[in-house]
Amino acid sequence: MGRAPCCSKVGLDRGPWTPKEDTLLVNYIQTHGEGHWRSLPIKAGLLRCGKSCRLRWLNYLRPGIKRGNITPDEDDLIIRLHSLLGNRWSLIARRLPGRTDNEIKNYWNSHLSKRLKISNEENESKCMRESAGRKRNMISNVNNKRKLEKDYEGASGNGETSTTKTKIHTPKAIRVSPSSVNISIRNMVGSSSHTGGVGDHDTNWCVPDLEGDNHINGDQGSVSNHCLDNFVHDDPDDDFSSQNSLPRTIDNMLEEMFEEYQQLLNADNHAQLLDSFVDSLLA
DNA sequence: AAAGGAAGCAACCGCACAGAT
DNA sequence: GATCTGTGCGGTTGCTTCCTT
Repeated sequence: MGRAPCCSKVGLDRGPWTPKEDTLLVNYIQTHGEGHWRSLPIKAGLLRCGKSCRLRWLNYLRPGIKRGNITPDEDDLIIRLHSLLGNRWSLIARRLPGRTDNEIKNYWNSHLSKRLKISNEENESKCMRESAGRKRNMISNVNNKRKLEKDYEGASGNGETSTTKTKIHTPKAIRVSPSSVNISIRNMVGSSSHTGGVGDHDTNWCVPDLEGDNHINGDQGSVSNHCLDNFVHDDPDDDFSSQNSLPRTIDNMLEEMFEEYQQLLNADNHAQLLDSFVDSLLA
């Protein structure tokens, strides 16, 4: 037995919203506020499912929503965040003020996934051409034959291309309750030991390990807290109005994120650090 | 100009979780 | 502790628009 549907669909309107319906919904929410979506349609005089009202409000009618014209910076940020977080559209959307998870999801599915697919195919064909080129050199250069053969086998001997694939993290979807989201990474990053300021790369820090309660303590210190705070700014009131008041811009966020990401990648134990980094984002 | 296909996007659906009862 | 309700989320559908032939 599945759970009962959120509402009886009998007699309800479906499909695209009309301007009149939008007006009714906006007027009601402006007067009474958000919430109680199940009872909202009746009170607002709408023949809509509560979930439909919520979706319409969150994705289109809410103040501060930006529609269309995804900038190159946003585009780039979406790609990078997706490589870190996977299909966690709501998390990605929180890093893009004014954008909704639905819009980002649609944008990804209709634009970015195709573009990345083409890009990957081009990379693979490029690698194959490079491998073929090396092979030709091996044949023509008799003196270096052995050495080149060794190089070639080293580069592609196991059948894989030399393309470095970014690890995609696709953890289980978790819900962030209002009571739990207020934990900033600063709390997780060893507040007891951390006394340094912005950009302090020599501090000890600890993060929850993948198994749960245990902590990995270390002095790797590649993750500066100011950037992590940017990422894990998950206030329960992290709505667009508060987001819009944040001083950082997309440019700054992208720059800081990329910088930290590069630092992680350059570290000796980058795999462990990256996992911890992503886990901390998801916490 | 018309038809068919492709692409984009708004909306729906079902599941899962948190808090209330 | 069990059940119910409200909400959030990601996947999917289907309509509309654009493009190609």
